Amino acid sequence: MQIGEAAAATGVSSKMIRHYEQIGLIPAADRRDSNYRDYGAADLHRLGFIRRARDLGFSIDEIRDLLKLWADKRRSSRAVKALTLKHLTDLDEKIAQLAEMRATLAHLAQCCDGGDRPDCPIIESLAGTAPMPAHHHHH
Amino acid sequence: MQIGEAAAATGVSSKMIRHYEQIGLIPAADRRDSNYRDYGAADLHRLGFIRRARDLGFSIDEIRDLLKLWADKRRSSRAVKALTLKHLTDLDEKIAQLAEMRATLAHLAQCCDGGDRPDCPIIESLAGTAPMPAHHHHH
DNA sequence: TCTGAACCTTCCCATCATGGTAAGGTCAAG
DNA sequence: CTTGACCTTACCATGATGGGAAGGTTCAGA
Repeated sequence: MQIGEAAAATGVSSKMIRHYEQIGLIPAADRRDSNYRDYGAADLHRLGFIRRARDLGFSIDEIRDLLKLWADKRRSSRAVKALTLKHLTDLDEKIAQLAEMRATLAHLAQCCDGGDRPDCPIIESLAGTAPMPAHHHHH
Repeated sequence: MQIGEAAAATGVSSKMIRHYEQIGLIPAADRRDSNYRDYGAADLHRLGFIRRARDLGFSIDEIRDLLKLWADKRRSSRAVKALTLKHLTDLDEKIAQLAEMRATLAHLAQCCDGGDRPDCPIIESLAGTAPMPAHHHHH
């Protein structure tokens, strides 16, 4: 199966499949006489794994670890869970940051009448001429 | 005031101040005889504006627009509010995506006993040998 | 006056995951 | 034998930020 088919079958673009090979996330694919890459069932399985992990927001490095664990039949589920929980807290941090921005913005937008005149608490807040709603020092 | 002081005063790094100048977000700074950049009160004010906008997650292009609106005394608060509400919906989308990942991961982690044995619903789910919790096609 | 530290300058490179494009090789159908 | 759809490598771009090199400036202390 050539790369385009593998891409269509797994939802990982040809570009990214080549990239993953180049950074060593997946082994170098077999080649045909034409020099075209050739993919089999095991390759598709691995690419599907990677796509699902990406969909859950795991980084390439985390996926590298997950692939090792997947291949290791003597792994402990503890190790997998630890990696997952770490990622979970990363997600929670990001969500909290975004939620804080969102809350501040929503408050400012609510205080802005949105009419023709220039007076605008949003601009004033950015300009520092009005106090910003408290933001608890994130990061 | 030279660039390091301006950086310390506004919370925008020297690196970023030069970068903002290079991409035209701020006008080219005055130079002293030494060729060092020289910043005044108006520059600090603008940099503070930019930093606060970045803290709220606005992109450089959005900040470009916000700076134009800030400078325009004939602006309508409607325009500012529209830009803000657009950014707000962007934030909501990102938050929803992350929250969905988070929910899926939390569910998987909860189903994983985290013991010594290799059986792990997280790995199985990534491998596609167990069904993934439904994910409503985002993006 | 010399020297060293602490600034500043420009220029290039790296991140992270992904996409675009260009120049050229391969293959199957018409 | 041409056409079009695929493949190959190689390079460049994103967005916001930082790191570092190589060299100029300024100021304080010996």
